[in-house]
Amino acid sequence: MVKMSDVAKRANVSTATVSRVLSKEGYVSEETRNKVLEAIDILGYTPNRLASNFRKSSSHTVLAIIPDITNPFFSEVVKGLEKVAAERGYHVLLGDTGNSLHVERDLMELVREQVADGVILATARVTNEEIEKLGRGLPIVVACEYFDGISIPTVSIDNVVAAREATQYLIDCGHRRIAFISGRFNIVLNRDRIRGYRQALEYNGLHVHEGLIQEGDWTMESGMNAMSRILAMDQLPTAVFAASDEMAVGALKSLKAKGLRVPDDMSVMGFDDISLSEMVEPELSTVQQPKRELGELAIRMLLNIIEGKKLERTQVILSHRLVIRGSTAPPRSAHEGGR
Amino acid sequence: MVKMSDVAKRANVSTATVSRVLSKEGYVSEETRNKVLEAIDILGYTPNRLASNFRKSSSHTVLAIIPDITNPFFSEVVKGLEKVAAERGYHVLLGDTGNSLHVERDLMELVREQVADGVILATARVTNEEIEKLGRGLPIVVACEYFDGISIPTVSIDNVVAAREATQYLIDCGHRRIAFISGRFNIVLNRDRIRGYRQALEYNGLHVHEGLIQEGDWTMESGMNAMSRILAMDQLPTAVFAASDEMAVGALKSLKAKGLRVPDDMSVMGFDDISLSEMVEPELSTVQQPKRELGELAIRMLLNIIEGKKLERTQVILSHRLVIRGSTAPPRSAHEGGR
DNA sequence: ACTGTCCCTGTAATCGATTACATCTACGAA
DNA sequence: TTCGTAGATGTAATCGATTACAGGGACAGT
Repeated sequence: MVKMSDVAKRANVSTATVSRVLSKEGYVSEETRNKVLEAIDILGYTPNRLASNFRKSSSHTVLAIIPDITNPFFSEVVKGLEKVAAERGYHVLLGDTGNSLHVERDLMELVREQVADGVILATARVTNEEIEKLGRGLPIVVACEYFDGISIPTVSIDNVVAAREATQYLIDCGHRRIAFISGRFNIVLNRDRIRGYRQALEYNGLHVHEGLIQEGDWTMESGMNAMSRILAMDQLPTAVFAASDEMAVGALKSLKAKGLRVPDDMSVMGFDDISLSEMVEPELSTVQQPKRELGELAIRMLLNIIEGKKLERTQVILSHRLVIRGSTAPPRSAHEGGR
Repeated sequence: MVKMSDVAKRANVSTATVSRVLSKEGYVSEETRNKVLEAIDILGYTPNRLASNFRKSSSHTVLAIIPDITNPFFSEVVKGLEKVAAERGYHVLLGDTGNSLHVERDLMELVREQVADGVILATARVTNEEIEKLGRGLPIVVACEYFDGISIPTVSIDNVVAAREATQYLIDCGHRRIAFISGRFNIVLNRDRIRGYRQALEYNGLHVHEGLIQEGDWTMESGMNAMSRILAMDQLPTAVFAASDEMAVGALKSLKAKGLRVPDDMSVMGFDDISLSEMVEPELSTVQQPKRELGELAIRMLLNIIEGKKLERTQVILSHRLVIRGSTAPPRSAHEGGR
């Protein structure tokens, strides 16, 4: 491999000068610069970034820790990360934890080992306190989730309010018995959505039936299964609210399989607004999250921290939006003149 | 930051010994080992991987160059990559080119700069020759695509045969006029699928109507638009074959919007067998690709190259499988007694 | 003529871990 | 007793780029 000293020799200058040419810092005469550039060209020199990173002790790499890259929501967030990272000359190291707390912890080590300059943590499994401990000194931004009163920067929507509004919308439609297809109970953002769901019911004086809250794992299949369990109950709800669009699509599938019509027999509400939600029949009513922006903002904040800039705000809440499409409607009883 | 020399001092040994303890190579007495481990523990030492990587001139990182991470097919492939990489102690640097040839070229530079030890190139935009030139000396594996007679290792299915079989299946159902919703024409794997489609038609003495081949860009929306263009034609086909499930789902959407029924009025065949294809109504007939395995095998080969092991085979073709579900059926004319 | 400042360039230390090589001990075989 | 070897540890060079520091020339201001 050609190294800087080879270039220096060929151009009859010192490595310091070559370095100055490459970094465009410090003074170099036009003539010398040309000599150096010519030598680089002739020798086909490429700087060894490993050496450079080591010396500058910065890898220009950030680590994205996500539970599952095949989840379209996270894909979009990662896309946002990647875009801004590339713009600012950083690379993204992908860490797919497969929802494992253990893997999540292991990955965090990489920052201490200087493999990455900072971390984007999407939906943490580690506890609040653990993040704070790890975050002391390490550049870290939590994306998609909000931790109350944490000192670590976060970027997310307000999942409690969003879920509350979605549930309220169903109630306003006339639904009284509303099921909830949840993601894993141990995920904060999911718990927030459950909380919003509960709040809306309670606010309207409706009883929260624990049996109507069924756990899934964000996949379509789990949504399908959760819906099947709900449909096996004695008293059916007239609406289901799923904590993700994928699970809502699974629910749709299960309903069709049982011969129930959406929204006539059952309203279905999703969450995230992934592109799929407009493709299913009927189109899915859902809560829109600004996925790319979530990723873009999270990494902007992270890079600012890494580069020592001050953050204006450390807890950013982006706005969500209820998107009403064809999968929700008043319950049939309402049509038929119910109460 | 605590460094190795601090540990060495504290344990009253040399850095060489500490290094030997950490790397588990060379001789170290039990007693010394314990002293060192204790010192590491007390000081909270974490090795600086940047320094280590530099010295060993290996980053233990591979670069995955993919056109679009939000495409569920690639997400699955990347998931496979990530899994095996993690198992073998490597990291995956994500390079989402957004389908840009320019970005693709830039990313390749990273290997020359030693940021990554090797590259997985999923659906290359750069030419055959360019890859071969880059590949000389650089560990590189092309995933998902087959290049005839190239010296670079590839892992893929046989897209020509797969598309031919899928088309043949539609012909066997009785379809005579079959449209094709294509991905971008400049993508090799897509061209292979078009070729298979053509071969099947020609083999059966059917005319290839160029107007029935419509270009999309793999997204559901583009599939929807392509289908709309096809539906605007004078003489409608009785079946459509889409080069990806996502585009097929878009086609489904467009057909429903126009009030056409699948498969009664139009059969729809997809490609990839992403999980979504079982969720839409009707379920999508498609060509199954072993997505995870594609990723897993590709990275295994790459890591073997990096670690200097010999490859048994350099051009691996994994098997595909036709999956027939509800979106394909004989054309109505056939039902009605047509020849 | 002297001083200060701006350009330009080079020398050499430095980042932290790895490793080739040297040294020393202990022990068994001859 | 001597020699060979395995075991244990240390010394110091090394990877390649960056950068603090020094030095020298040119030129303007006084």
